Amino acid sequence: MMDHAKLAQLLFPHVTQTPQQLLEEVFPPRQLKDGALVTRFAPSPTGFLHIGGVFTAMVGERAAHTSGGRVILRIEDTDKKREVKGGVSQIVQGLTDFGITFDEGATGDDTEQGDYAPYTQSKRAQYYHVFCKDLVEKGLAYPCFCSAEEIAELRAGQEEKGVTPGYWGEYAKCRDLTLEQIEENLKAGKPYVMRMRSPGKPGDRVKYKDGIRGDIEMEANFVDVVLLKSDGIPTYHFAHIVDDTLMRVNQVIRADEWIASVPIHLQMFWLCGLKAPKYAHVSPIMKEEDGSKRKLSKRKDPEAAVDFFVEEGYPAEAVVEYLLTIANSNFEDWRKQNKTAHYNEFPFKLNKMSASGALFDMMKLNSVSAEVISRMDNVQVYDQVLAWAMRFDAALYGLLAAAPDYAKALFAIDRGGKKPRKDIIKWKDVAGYAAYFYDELFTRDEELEMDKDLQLQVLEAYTAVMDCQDDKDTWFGKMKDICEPLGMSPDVKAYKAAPDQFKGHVGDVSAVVRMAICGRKNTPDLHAIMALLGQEKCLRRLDEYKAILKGEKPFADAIPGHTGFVIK
RNA sequence: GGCCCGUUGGUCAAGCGGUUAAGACGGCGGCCUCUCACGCCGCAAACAGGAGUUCGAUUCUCCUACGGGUCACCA
Repeated sequence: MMDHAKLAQLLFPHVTQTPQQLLEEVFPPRQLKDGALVTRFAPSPTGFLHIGGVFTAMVGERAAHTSGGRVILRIEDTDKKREVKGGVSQIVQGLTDFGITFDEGATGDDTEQGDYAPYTQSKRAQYYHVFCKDLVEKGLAYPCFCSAEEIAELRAGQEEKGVTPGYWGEYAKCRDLTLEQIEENLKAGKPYVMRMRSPGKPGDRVKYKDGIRGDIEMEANFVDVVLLKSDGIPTYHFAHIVDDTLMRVNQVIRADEWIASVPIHLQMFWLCGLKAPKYAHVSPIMKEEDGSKRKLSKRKDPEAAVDFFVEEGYPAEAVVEYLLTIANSNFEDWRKQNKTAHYNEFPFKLNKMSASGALFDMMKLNSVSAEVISRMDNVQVYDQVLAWAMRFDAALYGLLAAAPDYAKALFAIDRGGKKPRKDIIKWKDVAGYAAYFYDELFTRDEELEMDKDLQLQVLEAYTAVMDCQDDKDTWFGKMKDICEPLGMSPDVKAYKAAPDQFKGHVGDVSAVVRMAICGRKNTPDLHAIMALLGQEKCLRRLDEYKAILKGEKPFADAIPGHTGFVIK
């Protein structure tokens, strides 16, 4: 008869605490109102933040905060092989960039906050050992001295016989080692892992209710799963049981790849005499390729990494709002009803999450982002573009920083009304959007279909009357006044009624002026643009364009640094 | 292969036994209009397949197909 207490003492002589002490004295229950969810996001410190991770983290954060609960950032660094230096701070920074903040947990590579610390698994070894020792005392865990080779042999044999592979039942060789055998192995210095003695057998069933998928029933666990690896560090499974119990997490939210492990977890909680938390498994974000769905891949898909969105200049709130539309599809309706509210006011519901994996839709993100940016005022746009440019576009940054008021004014054009423009979808677009406001960025790479002589006549006429101080009506009146002498119609409708009688209409006049001044066919309100640019600069561009039309100046030479493209 | 999950228009998705099967993005057409955008109006576009249960199935059950996940001293 095995003396479990003696074995426990032999294995864990350094452990003096009991689970009860930990639960009662060190990590007492939280004082929260009924229904408050305590959740956590628990990444490995690989330094790589996946958009799916942001999604899962956001769901956990929303679930906690909309219920009056707490959200924890816990670092799962039990696999030293995958660890990356600075990985924690990268993740914290990435999450912070997206406005996801935690009440407790890691705040940097070596810093944490909160009453249930430490929040880094490598610093919690003693607690795992307390629970493991307790299991040994109860005869529910034992040391296993099998080598990797032995395990491989075991598996090969099982596969040959067609039985479920794994360390279980009669195949669990070390299950019934005597105390003497164990002592001998220990004395010989043989490495060992701690395994759970599973009470299950093939065919047993377990049920649980998933917060997202509803009732799920599957085969119960019967494998003697590893609790502590040979280095004394727990496996994910055991760390999950101990940490979530001690941190008083009551709602586990994690990726759906963990569903298959739920039977193991439920059994571990049961063996430890602990109450299991509620589970909600989030579906992964997928990617469409060659007609089929697959998980967004870190290797193949640049948009899998959050850095992609940061570098492209998608506002963080745009990405979060897009993610929210995937999480709770009624978010869009809510947003329509609450145009100015912060997304944190949206009543997020865990059980409204879809059980199937959503395809990442860049078009939709763009739409959401354009919408988000259109709601910003010019100062917000300026501030955010400036911050983005500081990191990713030195030239743009220089221009914006040198003349803040000018930049703010250009962002104010066609912005702020009830129907703001939506042509900036990410900050990377700004350099192109604002190019004609800066000689340094200005290019001419479009041309009009219109007859060059007619264009010249328009420009000559317009140059004579142009005044950037004009109010909009006066400004447009001058455009109209040019029409008739040139055989054009000041009235578009009249022109359309009888196109043969005119050489064009007032729209064509403004098109020429727009092309001369902005170098492109389409722009926001031309009057506002000219007013901002000022008389001197407008005149210069008019003259320059006239020279180009006359062939006196090659297209390419018109712009410093501009190459190629010459008007025919 | 075993076990689990999923499958409504191109995409995200409402729906939870009886509906003309929402809405959003995208597409197309139109209106507005000095261009573009915005906005507005409209159009095309879906219940994976097959058996049941039922007076009646998108909705419930089973099977098939397809997709995904998982079967480690990785998380």
